[in-house]
Amino acid sequence: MSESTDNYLKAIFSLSEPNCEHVTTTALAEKMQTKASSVTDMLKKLDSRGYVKHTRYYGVALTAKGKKQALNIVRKHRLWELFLVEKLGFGWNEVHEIAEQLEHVESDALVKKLDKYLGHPKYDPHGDPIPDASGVLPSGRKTLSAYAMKENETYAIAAVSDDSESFLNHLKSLKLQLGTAIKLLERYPFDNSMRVETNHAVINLSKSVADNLILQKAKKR
Amino acid sequence: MSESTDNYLKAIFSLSEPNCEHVTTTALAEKMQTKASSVTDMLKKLDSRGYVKHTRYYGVALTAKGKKQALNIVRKHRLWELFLVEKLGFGWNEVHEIAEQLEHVESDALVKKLDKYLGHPKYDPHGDPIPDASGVLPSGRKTLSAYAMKENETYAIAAVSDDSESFLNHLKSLKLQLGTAIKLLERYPFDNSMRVETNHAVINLSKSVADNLILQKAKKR
DNA sequence: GGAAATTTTTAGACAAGTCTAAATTTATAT
DNA sequence: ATATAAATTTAGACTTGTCTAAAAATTTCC
Repeated sequence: MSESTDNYLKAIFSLSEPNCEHVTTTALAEKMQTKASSVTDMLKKLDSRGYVKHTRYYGVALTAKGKKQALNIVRKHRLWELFLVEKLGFGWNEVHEIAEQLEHVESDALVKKLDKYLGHPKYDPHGDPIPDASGVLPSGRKTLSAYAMKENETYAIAAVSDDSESFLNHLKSLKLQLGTAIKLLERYPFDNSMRVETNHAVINLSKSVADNLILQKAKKR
Repeated sequence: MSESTDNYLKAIFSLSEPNCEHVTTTALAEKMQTKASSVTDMLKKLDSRGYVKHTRYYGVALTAKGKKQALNIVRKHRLWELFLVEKLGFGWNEVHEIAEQLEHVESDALVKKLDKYLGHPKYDPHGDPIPDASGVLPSGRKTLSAYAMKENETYAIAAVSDDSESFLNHLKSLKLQLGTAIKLLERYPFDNSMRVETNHAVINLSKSVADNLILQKAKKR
């Protein structure tokens, strides 16, 4: 497997989440920043090697073998992201591009030691679950979009559903990060924005921000 | 710069050490595990890009630009090796291959943070010096081959001049590692072997082992 | 100094991954 | 239902890095 084929598998995986739907050529081309014709070429190759099932003019889906491979890359990506944030002190919005390179380093021993070094973590800095060595995702946390918060409940930011550079930077400027406590104060029906209280301040969240913030109920203590 | 071009620069650098001599096509082909014709092709490319000066039928030498690039890769390689040994707990004989991959990750920010995380180290786990961010090697330590040890002096292992898998494994089985204290007890002129005392035992060193062990005088305390 | 051996370079080919442009299939709209 | 639009695939080409086989330059050895 080359870096390129791995990247295709990862892209197919993320586009077919969560229900393993089939993925269209155009969607993949968009995701991979390449041309549809290049995607077709690659899908033929991946199909011939048994990583995907490609049906002409219809789309593509991962085989069990392809899914396993994709999960392994996701695992490495998320472990490296956590390493970069926890150990090297990067901001969670700076690590994606670097992890994109580190994930292609091939050494099972390395992944194993890295996982141990990080304390066998279950979630990466974006709150996304880290598959274990056999590709199993940690059992689900009960999460909800910030837009669905109830009043008089305290939540913690558990993940984001948009990990674009611009969104993550916006969160940074709002001083919101993984784990930040958050509490609903008031809703404004006019534009569906909301006023919330965080660890350090009272701020306003637009609906589009709230939609992409994933929370979990704070543990009582 | 691609991974391949970087590997050529690194190979030219290591073969032209320490005096920047010119390197022959065959020597490079040997080092790179490839054919002389492939080397010629690559040298033409590197020359046209200003990284080396290639003289037909004579050999190749790095330009200032090429040397800077080579030193940067060496820096990354040695920082990663140290990380793998110090932080992840690998043996010093296991890390070369992995560092060979990690060194190609492109991110100046990453190297900077890694260097800081490791405490701005000057030597890697094999005792080799780590160039700083501008390519400068740490000022030399006074070292000598173990074969040149004097009696009644204590030394510490500072480096190895052969970092082949087999030699490193041999050292491991002798329980010799970087920093191990060592003291000459007796020489055997017959085969030029020597009896030495280490931290934990008295062992025999053949001439070929002693030649490849680099020591420095132990600090008095 | 000149024939033979060695080293190095050239010429032509191949695999991986990508591209453009053209052809084909599927979807949409009256 | 059929014409048009959109998505997808094919065909042919290009780049990078590699290879083999043959040609050219250099070194070696009487």
